[in-house]
Amino acid sequence: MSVEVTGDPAPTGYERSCEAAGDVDHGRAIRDVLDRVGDKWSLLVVATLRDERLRFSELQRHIPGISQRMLTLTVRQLERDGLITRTVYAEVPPRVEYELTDLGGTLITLAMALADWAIENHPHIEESRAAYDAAHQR
Amino acid sequence: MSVEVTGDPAPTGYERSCEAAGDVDHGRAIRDVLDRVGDKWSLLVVATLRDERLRFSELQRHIPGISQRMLTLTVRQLERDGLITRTVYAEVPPRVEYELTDLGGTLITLAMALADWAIENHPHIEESRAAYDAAHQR
DNA sequence: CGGCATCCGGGCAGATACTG
DNA sequence: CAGTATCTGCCCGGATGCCG
Repeated sequence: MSVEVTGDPAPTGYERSCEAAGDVDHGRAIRDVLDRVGDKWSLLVVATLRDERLRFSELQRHIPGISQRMLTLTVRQLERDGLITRTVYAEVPPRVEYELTDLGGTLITLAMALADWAIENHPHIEESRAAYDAAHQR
Repeated sequence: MSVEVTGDPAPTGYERSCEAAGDVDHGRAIRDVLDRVGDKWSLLVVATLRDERLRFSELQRHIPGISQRMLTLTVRQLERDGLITRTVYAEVPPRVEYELTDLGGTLITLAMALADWAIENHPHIEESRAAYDAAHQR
């Protein structure tokens, strides 16, 4: 039952690594989602849209550090993945609003769990880092 | 109550964005954890160490796509964060074993929840992507 | 065996300028 | 207002070679 290397473009073996991570062949799903979740801005955008639909500029104002380009790319990705919807109003000046889909809503739960873990364990991590740095500094 | 920009190296505003994401000032914690979780290999290494302690080469064999360099950097990070332990045995040839800490164990739960979400919703995402691509192709 | 140092190539992300 | 286009710099990550 050796792992067959298919003719995929440029796997770098990462997909196969996901599969070997413990579960079955859901590696691609995990990798896909991880790539999105791991994205610097995606979760932030989703979180920002949690309880209000916002237009582009509002979104950008709610997420101080993001550039216009990155916001554009991020919302495109999220829209493509069905996590948010993009609604264009034929007005002048043009208005575009973004809203979380149901699927995006379910992701919030995960994000919150992650955030909770982060908040709860961050002191521990910081402490560990300090200890490590103290031990390894020269 | 303007946000104080401390003398940090290169914030790029990302930290402040996390803070604005909805919660309080736990932004740094969330960002830290997100950076680690979003890391391509970290979760994979943690998952691989879930129920067995492994030495370096074993770890590398369990994660096909990872390079020696990346594995080294990843385990260093994880060790620094207190998620895994690194034990060196003074033998010839040298032996180094990595094991999950309790903190790392709690992260597994999160990772599994994330994996479950990924597996459950991936078809939906793929479907959405296909529809999006079909609608936007030229 | 388990690293670390070095080099280097590709892709990501910021800044800027232009458009519907 | 809400993008797109282009250019550029920089960091990530692979490959290689050497050490304890």
